[in-house]
Amino acid sequence: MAIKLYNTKFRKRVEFIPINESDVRMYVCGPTVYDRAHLGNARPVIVFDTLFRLLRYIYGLDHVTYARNFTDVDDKINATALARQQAGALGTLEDLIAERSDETIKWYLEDMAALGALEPTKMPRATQYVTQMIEMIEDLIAKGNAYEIEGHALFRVRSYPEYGSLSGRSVDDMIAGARVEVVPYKEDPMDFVLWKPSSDDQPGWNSPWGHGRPGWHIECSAMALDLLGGEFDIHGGGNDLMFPHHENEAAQSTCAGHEFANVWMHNEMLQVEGKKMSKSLGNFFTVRDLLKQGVAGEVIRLVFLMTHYRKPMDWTDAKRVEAHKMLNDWFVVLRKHGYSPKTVDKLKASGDWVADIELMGVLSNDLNTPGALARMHVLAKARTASGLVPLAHALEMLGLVSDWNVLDASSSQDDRMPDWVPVVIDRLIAERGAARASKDWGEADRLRDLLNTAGVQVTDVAGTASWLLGSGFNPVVLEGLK
RNA sequence: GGCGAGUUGGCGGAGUGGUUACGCAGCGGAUUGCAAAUCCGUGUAUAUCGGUUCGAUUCCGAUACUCGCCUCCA
Repeated sequence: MAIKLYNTKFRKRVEFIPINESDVRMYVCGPTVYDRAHLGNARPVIVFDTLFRLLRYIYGLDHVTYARNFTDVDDKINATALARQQAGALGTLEDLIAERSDETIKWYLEDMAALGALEPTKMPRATQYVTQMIEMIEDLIAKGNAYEIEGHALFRVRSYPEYGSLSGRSVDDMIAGARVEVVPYKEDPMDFVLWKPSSDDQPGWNSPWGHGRPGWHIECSAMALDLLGGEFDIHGGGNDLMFPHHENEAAQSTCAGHEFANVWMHNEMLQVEGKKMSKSLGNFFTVRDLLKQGVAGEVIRLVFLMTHYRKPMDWTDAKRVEAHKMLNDWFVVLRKHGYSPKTVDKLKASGDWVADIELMGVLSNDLNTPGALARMHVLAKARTASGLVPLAHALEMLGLVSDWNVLDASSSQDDRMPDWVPVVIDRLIAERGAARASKDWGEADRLRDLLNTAGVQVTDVAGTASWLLGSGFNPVVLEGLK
């Protein structure tokens, strides 16, 4: 099956041809680990996780290498560590910095796992690759593409004529835009930092240019080279990274003599209720915040998949509700046709666990996840258990099911339901059943209205009543009936 | 100021040079003690103005509006 991907380099969709089909290689810029991941951080993770899953489906589970870094050289990490030290925390500053990075990485992996993201095959930390970064900088200096001055190593932008081609900018225009900071020691205002000196309260490494630390951009170039080689298939990240980060990566790596990435992919940004998420607007929240509110990770993921990755995505409460209903409806259909964790295992063992060709085709067209979801609605109309296999397969393939035990939980909104609630509800249902049996419709409806007011949805099928918690569940209404 | 992306029905959201997917909501029907749930059916859209074309929502240009990046904020 052929995949088409939009390559930022060419500004169009092109057929994806791997360098080596038995080892497809992808690099994605990971987080700076100074705090909990906010919702915007989740977008590239989900987008490229979906691509990772698609690539693994097509080329084989063991034939895709996905590297995503952790940037653990950063002023904010240092600031946190320093604050902790001043507050009396034990250990050296280096220890405290490492501690902060470790805990943030752990949070990140937990939160992303909750969103159904597989762990990348490689997760390098910048601090483990300083040697390689220094080597690369030395190489660039030797080749005349970089220079040392006042403890800094700077990339000589004018030495690379292609500079700006990835992000579609010209050096002259940018300078004309007058937003370039002029620093006296730079040969040219566009030149960017490869290495900079560290003060005593900052972490540092010894280098030919003195005690210091690497610039941000060189990290990714060095790690990608070490883990994926000089030429690899896909480089991904948010489109905010296109300039300067990716432009600089490409410049460094190309000048160092490497082909670097064949396909550049950029996801669009996230907004919240139509506005950019920012602390000043007060609409800033983390993935963990949502999970704590009881929004399932799979629901969050589905909201992301509802919008194509190259379009701005709006997180809204309405979409959260819609995604929840969508996912729940699919599980209801599967349960109705006898699906359980056991039947899924059986299907997989028997070789009947197959994908829908049309859906895979849609998904392969530049990761058209909304199109794939539309196809799933059609697949969900199947009237037989075997006919629903492609739907179940798609749910798992898109990371919307991490554990098929979801099929066992019938009315599963357990977290927000105190123990006494089902007891009260069952009693009211029983009373209503008695009223119905004696054709006391007034009383029966009064009880149902009461349950509805509490957000409990009552459903009569073939004479017996069942119930589900609706989105507006409010236990307070039932409190007095305990 | 420079560069880029976008504008599809009430809402969300795809594809496509030739009757506009799909979901939600709405409406009609079946079913129901009445509802709900379910099932069946159904109306409504390609920002504006030009151009190319037999034909444009799709290609090109302009206008308006929105958003992003240029400021280590993903």
